[in-house]
Amino acid sequence: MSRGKVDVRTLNVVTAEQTTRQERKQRTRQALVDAALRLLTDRNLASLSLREVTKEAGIVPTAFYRHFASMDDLGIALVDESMRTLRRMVREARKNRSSSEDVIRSSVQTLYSQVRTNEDHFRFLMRERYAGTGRVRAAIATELRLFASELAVDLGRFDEMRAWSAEDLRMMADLIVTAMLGTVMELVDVDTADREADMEIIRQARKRLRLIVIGVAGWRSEA
Amino acid sequence: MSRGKVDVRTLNVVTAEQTTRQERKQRTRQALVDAALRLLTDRNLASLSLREVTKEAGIVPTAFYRHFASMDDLGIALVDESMRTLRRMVREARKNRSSSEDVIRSSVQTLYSQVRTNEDHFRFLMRERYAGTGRVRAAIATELRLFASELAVDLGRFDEMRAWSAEDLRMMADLIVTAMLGTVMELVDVDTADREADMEIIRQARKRLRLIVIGVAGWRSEA
DNA sequence: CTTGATAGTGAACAAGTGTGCACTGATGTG
DNA sequence: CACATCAGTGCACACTTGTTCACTATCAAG
Repeated sequence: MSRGKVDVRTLNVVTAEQTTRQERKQRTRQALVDAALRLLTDRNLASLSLREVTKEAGIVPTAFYRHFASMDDLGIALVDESMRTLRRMVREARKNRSSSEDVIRSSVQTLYSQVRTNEDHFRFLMRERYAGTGRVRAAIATELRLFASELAVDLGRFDEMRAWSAEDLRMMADLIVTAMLGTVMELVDVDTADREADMEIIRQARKRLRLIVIGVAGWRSEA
Repeated sequence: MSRGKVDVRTLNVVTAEQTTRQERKQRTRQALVDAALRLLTDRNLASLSLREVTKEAGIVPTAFYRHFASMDDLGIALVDESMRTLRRMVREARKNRSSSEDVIRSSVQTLYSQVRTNEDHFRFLMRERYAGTGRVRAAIATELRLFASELAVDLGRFDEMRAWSAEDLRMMADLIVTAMLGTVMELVDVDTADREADMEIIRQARKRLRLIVIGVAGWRSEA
C-alpha cells in the first residue's frame, strides 16, 4: 500500500543500474509528493514545512528547489495527482456500472473501494478544498467544477434524462458531487478498521443518492 | 462591523473607570478571540501562531496563557462563539418563518443576512470542520451533529411531517444542514461586493432545498 | 491602610523555519 | 576521452516560534 518512509537516496543507489537521469529526478520528485501525502494524514498543508517534507523524503532541504519553486507548487502537484485518482475512480465506476443494473449501488461500491485504497488523495482534496490557501484552493475548486461538468454530460446519456436542460443536468451533477464528497469525508474520518461503521455510511450514501434522483425527477415534473 | 485592530491596552486604559477586574480580563480575552478571527480570514488555525494573535490583540505573547492554556483552547473558544451565532441564526429564522408562509424563501433569506453579518464565524466553522486538528475538529463535528438533531425536532413540528419516523426526520435534517453549509461556503468564498453572484447563490440554495423536500416526500411515499 | 492576588511585561532560551551560496560527483554529450 | 550539466550536499544566515522566569503595577479584600 506504499505506506512507510523510504529514503530515496538508498532507493536510487540500489536501483541505480540502467536508470536515466530524468527517471531518477522523477523518482525523487515522486518521493517528495509521497512524503507530503504521508505527513498530511492528520495535518494541514499550511502547517507542513518544507524541511519536514525533505526530511521524510530523505533528501536535504535545499534540494527541494530542484523540483518545486515553493510549497505552494508542491500543493498544486498534490492536487494534480489526487484529481487523477478521482478521475480513475469515475472510469472504474463507468466500467462496473455496465455490468450491473443498479447504477447507484455499483457506483457507491466503487466509490467505497477507491476511497479505501487511496485514502491519502481523497483526504487531501477534502481538507484543502476549504482550508487551502490561494492557488491550491483555487485549483481544487476549478477541478471539481470541471469534474461536475463531466458528470453532467455523463448523466445526459441516460435514457431517462436525454431531454433534460443543461442547467438541470448541472444541478443534479452538483448535488451528486456534493453528496459524494460528503460521503468521502465521512469515510476518511472514520477508523479504517471499523467495517460496521463503513457499511452504515455506505447505506446512507445510497439513500442520499436515491433521494436526489427522486427529488430531481419530481422537481422537473412539477415545473 | 467590529473590523479593524483595536489595541486592548489603550482600550482598557481609556475605559478604565468603573470596570471590575473580571470585566477587563473578559475584555482582553475577547480581544484575543476577535484578533484570531480577524487573522483567520484567509488562513488556517494550524498556521496561526500564538505570537501573531497576541500581537494583533495588542498584548505581550506570554499574557496569552492567562486566558488560554494553548492555541487549541483558543480554537475551542472560537468554536463556541461561532456556534452561538449559528444558533442565533436559527432562532432568527424561526421568528421570520412565522411571519411568512414560504418557509424556504424566508429561511434562505435569514441565512444570507446572518452569514453576511458574521462572515468570520461561518468561515471559521467551514474551514476547520475538515481542516481542523484533533479537538477543534471533534468539537465542530459534535456541535453540528447536535445542531442537526435540533433541526430534526423542528421539522417534526410541521404538520406534513408529524407522522415521520425519527430516522427519516434525521436524514432530512442532515441533508438540509449539508446543503446549507455548502451554500455558506459559497457565500463566504465569493467577493462580498458582488451582489449579482450572491443572488445566484441564493437562487441555487432555494432550488436545492425544494429539491430535498420533494425528494424526501417522494422517498417516503415510495417506501 | 495594608496586603495578597493576579493581568500584563520584557528579557531570554533552544528549536525550527525558508533560502542563499559554493560545492561535488555522477551522468549525458560533443 | 574531455567537458558541461545538474541533482543533491552542507554550511550559513537572519527570523520566527512556544515557553520559562522574575518582575511590576493595579485591583479587591482584610
